[in-house]
Amino acid sequence: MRKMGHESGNINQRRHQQIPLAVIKRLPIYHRYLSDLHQKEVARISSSELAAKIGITASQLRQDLSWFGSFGQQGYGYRVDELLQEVSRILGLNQNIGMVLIGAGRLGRAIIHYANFKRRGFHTKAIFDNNPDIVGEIIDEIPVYNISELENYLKSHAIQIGVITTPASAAQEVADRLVRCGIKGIWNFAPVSLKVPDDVIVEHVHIGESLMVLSMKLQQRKEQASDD
Amino acid sequence: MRKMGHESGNINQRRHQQIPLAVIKRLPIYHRYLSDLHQKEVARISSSELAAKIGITASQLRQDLSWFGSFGQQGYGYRVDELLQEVSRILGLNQNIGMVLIGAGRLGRAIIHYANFKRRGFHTKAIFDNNPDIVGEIIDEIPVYNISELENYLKSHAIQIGVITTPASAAQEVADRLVRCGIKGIWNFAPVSLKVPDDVIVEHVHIGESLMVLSMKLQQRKEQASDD
DNA sequence: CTAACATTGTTAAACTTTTAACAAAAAGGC
DNA sequence: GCCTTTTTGTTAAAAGTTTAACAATGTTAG
Repeated sequence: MRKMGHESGNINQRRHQQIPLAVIKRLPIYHRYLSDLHQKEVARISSSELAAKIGITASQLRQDLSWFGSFGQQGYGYRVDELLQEVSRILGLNQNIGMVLIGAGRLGRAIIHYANFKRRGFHTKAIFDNNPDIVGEIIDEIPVYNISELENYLKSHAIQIGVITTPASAAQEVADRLVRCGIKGIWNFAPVSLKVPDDVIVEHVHIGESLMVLSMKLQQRKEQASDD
Repeated sequence: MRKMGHESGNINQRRHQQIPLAVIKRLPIYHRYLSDLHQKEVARISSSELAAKIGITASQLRQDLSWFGSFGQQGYGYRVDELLQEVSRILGLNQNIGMVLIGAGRLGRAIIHYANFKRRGFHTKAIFDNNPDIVGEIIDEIPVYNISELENYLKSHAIQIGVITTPASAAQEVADRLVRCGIKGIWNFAPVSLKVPDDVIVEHVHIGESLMVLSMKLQQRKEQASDD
């Protein structure tokens, strides 16, 4: 059933090259559309159909997937459930990843609720804050501890990701403390560029930046319109 | 004082070409660092110093700026206040842009507070929601109206940007209604790809996608580590 | 079972973005 | 004032990304 390459053993020949960042960023989008299709009980889809839905070229979709293997069948297309599973695996979903969140303000609370992290295997195990009024609270079944407990907590619990939703002024110090405790992944919502060692990965969610980009694009349109 | 090109009238020769998206996305970062420097009362900076702070090459910084004009001086560098002002202008900041926000849940409330939108000229004028319990509330001096009032409100107020912080299921309908009222800019936090006409600009803040990218990068590191 | 069709994975070309190199020119020291 | 140093804006080369083209191959209908 599975394809056998006519040249021997070329499955995943590119595995050891670095996957382009551009490709990585598209995978979550593929995941979203495949989840949708799966939920609608669509069994199969061709690269051109899926690409059209997403708004990219079929060529790009096939090229992207080819970085990870051969998941389709000539003359048939892709099985939605199979491809969804592969993409999930590539993304590292459903692996029970432990997270802690630092900064229980409005943004922190919103993030805890947002989307279906839990369903995808991301579990927030503890929240930390420096405001004594909210320490001791339980938010969505997750306890809020004093920030001074951070190091102690991380020593005794398996946590892979730290989420920073503090004000900008506190973010770097929190990042430093997370790094010192061995955390290798930081999901940062504070509007500062964190300095961390090379072996730590920071994903920065650019909220303010994004509004500025929108503002600039609007501005450009206005200028173009008045030029013609 | 200002540079005169030795070839006649080549100031902003590229003005009518499309600015690359990659360049646009870096401008808010330049803005942030320049604001920092300005606040610290640094008067001048060279492209290499600034680039080093940001973590890019000096070449890229100069190339990016050259899309918009010549703001530096050979042998001296850039005046921080001047460059900050230019970048702000390019980004369309400080122009008193009116926004409405739809969806007064936790995320919506967090966004209203986040960062210094107001200081940069972005003013949220009204909030809309379909939950009668919160209609009538005042959040941060901004009134919450029933979503049914949306069209009426937009008819009588100058609004440039609509912010969508509704659940995914409601986002497309809200977007359609905003578009029908003539809104040209949408800042979308719901995890759906909105379909809008070509003359409307959507900026999507990819919260969930970003966590998946982090997860995937961590996964990759793990695989690399176990390979060696 | 065969032939026409559909669709993949891949190779190559086109395009975009980043980095390097350098002439031109202003700054700063002597 | 002149010479050395600094640093820009720009041109050219390198690297990365997207799109197009197509041989290989499984699917489907008759």
